Amino acid sequence: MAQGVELDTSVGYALKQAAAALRTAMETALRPLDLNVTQYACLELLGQRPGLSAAELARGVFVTRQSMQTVLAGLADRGLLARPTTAPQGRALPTALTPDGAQLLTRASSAVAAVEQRMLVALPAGSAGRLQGDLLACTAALADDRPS
Amino acid sequence: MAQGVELDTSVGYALKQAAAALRTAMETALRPLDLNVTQYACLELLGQRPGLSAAELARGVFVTRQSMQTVLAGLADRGLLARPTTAPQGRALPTALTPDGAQLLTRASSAVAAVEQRMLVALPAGSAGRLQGDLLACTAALADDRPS
DNA sequence: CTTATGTCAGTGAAACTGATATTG
DNA sequence: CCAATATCAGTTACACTGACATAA
Repeated sequence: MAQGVELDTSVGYALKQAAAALRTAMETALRPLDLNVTQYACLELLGQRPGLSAAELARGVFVTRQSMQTVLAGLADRGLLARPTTAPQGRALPTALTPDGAQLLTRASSAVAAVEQRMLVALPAGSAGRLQGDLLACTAALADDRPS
Repeated sequence: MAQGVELDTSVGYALKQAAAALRTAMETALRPLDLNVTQYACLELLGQRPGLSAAELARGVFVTRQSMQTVLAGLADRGLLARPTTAPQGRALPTALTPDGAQLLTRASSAVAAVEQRMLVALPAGSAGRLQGDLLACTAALADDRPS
């Protein structure tokens, strides 16, 4: 058992395909707003949880904090978010959206929601929630016994 | 409607997370064999469909044929696959695994299958097939009306 | 003439690792 | 001293676009 991988029946292959298709669709939807997926994820996270530090954002978007620095610098240069120049405590700089950033996020979020809708209409009614649950279970299972 | 994206209930976000976790797990599993995911996908495809040309492989793995050239050159340098120097017909060079390549593929395929197993045990019995079907439906829905 | 393929070359985006300073 | 953060700097993995030759 656990012999080989049959492409036609592999859940992993289907998952990779779906994620690639979603990413492509999101990139297409976000390009007019001059945002890539990571930048959007960053804005979305900040919109829902204002005041996150760069390190916390990095963990939420699954990149290193060094990479997040670059992302944040780019967004800040465009006036989409603001960070204090001095840390209120420790070294963490709480980041928040500017009005411009919040407005762009609204548009981006709409565009992404439309993509997600397009993806979900293909499913039988009521499947979306179960699909999400299954995906989260898969994520947890893969993350769990990583070290062993 | 299609208002915003709620991270906690977003299928897209869950999909991205699962795909990222899968990719990381696969990279970890394949690293001891000195293979990345694209290289593995290439070997797997060749194992199941020997004689594919570089352009056909590229389409199967979703990269450009130029990128595939680089991948194939690397694998050929390691003696994992062989290509004729002259085309039997047209310009296409049918590629096939060497014995070494076939042996490495066996090990890689096992490692990847184990990752997939680890991912799937988290699901209720019988869910895997439905999950795969849902994912393929999502892929199709996203790919369909891209151009319009 | 058109299409598909292989191939050479340059480019680019996006992440990474390493090292250092600062703060609690 | 230690842990977490920010940040500067260099690097690397990887796939991309462009251009051209060749074969059916």
